[in-house]
Formats: sequence, C-alpha cells, structure tokens
Amino acid sequence: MVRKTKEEALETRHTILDAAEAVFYRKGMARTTLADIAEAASVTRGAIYWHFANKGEVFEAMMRRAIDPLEAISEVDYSTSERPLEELRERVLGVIERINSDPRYIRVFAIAMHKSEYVDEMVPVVDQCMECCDRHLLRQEQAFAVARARGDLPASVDPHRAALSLSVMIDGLIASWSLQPDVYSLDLAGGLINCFFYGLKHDACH
Amino acid sequence: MVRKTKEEALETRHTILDAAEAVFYRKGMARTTLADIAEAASVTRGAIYWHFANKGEVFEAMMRRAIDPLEAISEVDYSTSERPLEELRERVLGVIERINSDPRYIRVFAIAMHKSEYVDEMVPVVDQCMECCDRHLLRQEQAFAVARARGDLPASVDPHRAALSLSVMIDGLIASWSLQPDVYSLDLAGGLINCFFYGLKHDACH
DNA sequence: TTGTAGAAACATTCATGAATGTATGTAAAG
DNA sequence: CTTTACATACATTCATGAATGTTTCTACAA
Repeated sequence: MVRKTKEEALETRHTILDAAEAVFYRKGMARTTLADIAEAASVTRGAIYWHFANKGEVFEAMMRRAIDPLEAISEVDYSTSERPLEELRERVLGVIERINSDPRYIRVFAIAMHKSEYVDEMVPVVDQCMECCDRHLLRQEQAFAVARARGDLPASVDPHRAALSLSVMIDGLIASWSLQPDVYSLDLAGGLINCFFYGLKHDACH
Repeated sequence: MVRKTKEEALETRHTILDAAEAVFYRKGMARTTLADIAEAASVTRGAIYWHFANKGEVFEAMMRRAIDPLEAISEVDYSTSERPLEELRERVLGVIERINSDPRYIRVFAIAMHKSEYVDEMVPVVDQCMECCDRHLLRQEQAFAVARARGDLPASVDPHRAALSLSVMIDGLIASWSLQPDVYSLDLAGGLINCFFYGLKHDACH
C-alpha cells in the first residue's frame, strides 16, 4: 500500500524468499503458486512480480541466497598438499558441518533434492546447488591422485572411481539427511568417510 | 474408435503406462499432462480416464508394474544365517544387478527420485519404490547384529548405524546412477560395499 | 443359430476453476 | 516531477474431470 525505501524493498525481497522457502518445503515447487508465496509473505503477487520474473527466478534466487556462502569453501588445490586425504576429509566434513549449522541449508537441500523436479530449466539451477557439495569432484580426484603419488594410497586405487564413490556417499548422505534430519545425523558422515578411506588404503574396494 | 476385447484393453493399459513412463521421464511429473500421455500413447484422454482415476494413479500403476517384480527378492531372514554379511552383500548386489538388467528400472527410479516431488500423496508411493531398495533396513540391521554375535564383526559396531550407513550408500548410488547411467556404473556398487564391510570389520567407522 | 439387450472400452465435447502474466493504478521517495 | 515499489484489476491460457456419444464384444434367449 505504501512505497518503501531501498532498504525496505530489499527487506521485502528477503521476506518473499523466506516465504518461498517455507511454502516450497511444505508443498513442493510444482504445487505452490505465486499466490501462496504472496500470502505467506503478506504481500501481493504484484510485489513478487516486481522483484522476480516468475516462479523459477524465485527458486533460483532462494537457492543462490542459501548456497553462495558455501562456495567460499570450495577453493582448494591439493597438488602441493602434505596430507591430501586429511585435507579432503576435513573439507568435506567442513561443508557438512556448515550445512548442519543452519537449518536453512537442510530446507533448501530438501527442496532441491526432493521437492522439485530435475527437468528443463531446473537442471542448471539444481546442478549448481549440488555442485557445491561435490563440485570438487575434480579436486577430489586430484587429492586421491596426489595421495597415491605420495604413497598414502596403494597404486591400484583409481582416483576417478574413488572420487565418484565419495560423491555418491556424500550425495546419498545429504539426500537422506535432508529428508529425515532426525533419523540421519551428522556423525554418520565422519564414520562413513573414515571407513571409506580406510578401505581405500587397504585396497578393499573391489 | 473401436471397442476392444479384454486382452486388447489390457494392452492399451500397458501402452498408456509405457507412454507415461517416457513422458514422465522427459518432462517430469508436474509438467506432463494427461493430454501429453494420451498423445504419446496414441489414445485419447478418455481412454486414460477409463483405466485410471487421475495422473497420480497412472504414476502409481507405472511404479507398481516396475517394482513389484523386485519385491520377491526381499524376503529374507538372517537369524539362522551362517554367513550373514556374505548373504547381505549378495542380496544387495542382486537387487542392483536386477535393476541394471532392465533399462525400465533406471527410468522409473529416475522418475521417482528426480522427476517427481516428494510431497502429499506422492510420499507413500515413492516410499514404496524406495523401500524396495533398502526396505530391508530392519533386515540389514538383523544381519549386522547376527554377524556381530557370531564374531564376524567387532562388538563396537552398532547394527543400526551400520544399516543406516549402508542404505545411505545404496540410495546415493541409485540416485546418481539413475541420473547419469553413463557416468556411474554398476561395478561401483560392489567396490563400495566391499570397502564398507572391510572398514566395519576393522572397526574403522568412527 | 441368430437376434437383441446390456455392458465394456473407449472417443468427443463441455464446463469450470485455477494459475499465469500483464496492464494499470497509486503513493511515497528522491 | 519522475521513478520506485508495490497493489489491484483484468484477460488469457490450460488442465482437469465429468458428461455424453459411439462402437464393439458378450450373454442369453428364442
């Protein structure tokens, strides 16, 4: 009903994204209408259409807002690392712990993995969201390769397969975890990774 | 345009489900309309409404047709098993191999896990589909417990956590696999499970 | 054996509501 | 006085489900 200052406008934008997050989580992407979001945010559809072009852009903005802070952790180079496996482990657990620290992450991951459909224009957006978990697949591969070169892993270990296996475990963990946060807890991750690395070192992955 | 015999009617039903499978896989559940399915099946919407009440029932029937044959493998009792871990391993790999044998499985799993939204009335249907992968979570727990009692696993192993970890890995594998069948191959599964069991035996999951 | 009633297996048409996007209105900030 | 930041109103599209029409099979009777 009233015009706002720029700061207030940015606040409404966040209000809209908060509402979208809640409604998406409850009803899923397809079944939530912009009217639902507007009602939850106590604004009109006009306000949403002012800030975003359509529902897809709302989703994208909601995701970006959540996962962009995670991106910073991704910058690594294992090539000169003294303990590549240790660093890899710490980094993966760091991301998971970070996700665990803010309930918002679990919600948006649940939306991206279970409450939206991986088709058409959603593919690149969801991809970016997932990549922030195992975007380092190449880097992981590097870590395993360096570890093998250093003699930390047996020569029979295939870095590519190892990285694939690791990201499978991470994706599975995040998927189960975001769906049932009370069943799957954070400490499963550490155990799984330890177990996997142990098996790798002893050449048990065949 | 013509009336059919009972056999022909059942054939149209299968034709509709085939078409639904293809269109669901391409466009996702939400964006496919019954008109799409009808066109792909070369029938009219009226035909679909004759066989099914709505799109949800089409989905459910499509899923049932695919996963019901998998259910048979699920009946196990590890309590008297001599080699519970071996049997568990073989059973899990058996399911995965079965899935690998028919491209239909990969498609319906991709639909269930990535091309549909886990909300409302979809929850029980998708659950049933997922349970056929790790429906044995309780049975797995039993297998681990029996193995521990037999001394095949160290006493420090928690059967419940072990079963959770295993199903996380399986879910993650099926999820990645169904999304990119060319990237993730079947033989990753065996290695992962071996690696996990090895780590379990050597008490490395902490 | 054949004729006929009824039901099964669809096709076609129609009415309705719901969601979208746009266009316009409006009040305050700059 | 112009633009921002919305609110309101409107037109259009589209998917659904029901209602109805049509054709063929099946059962049963004569």
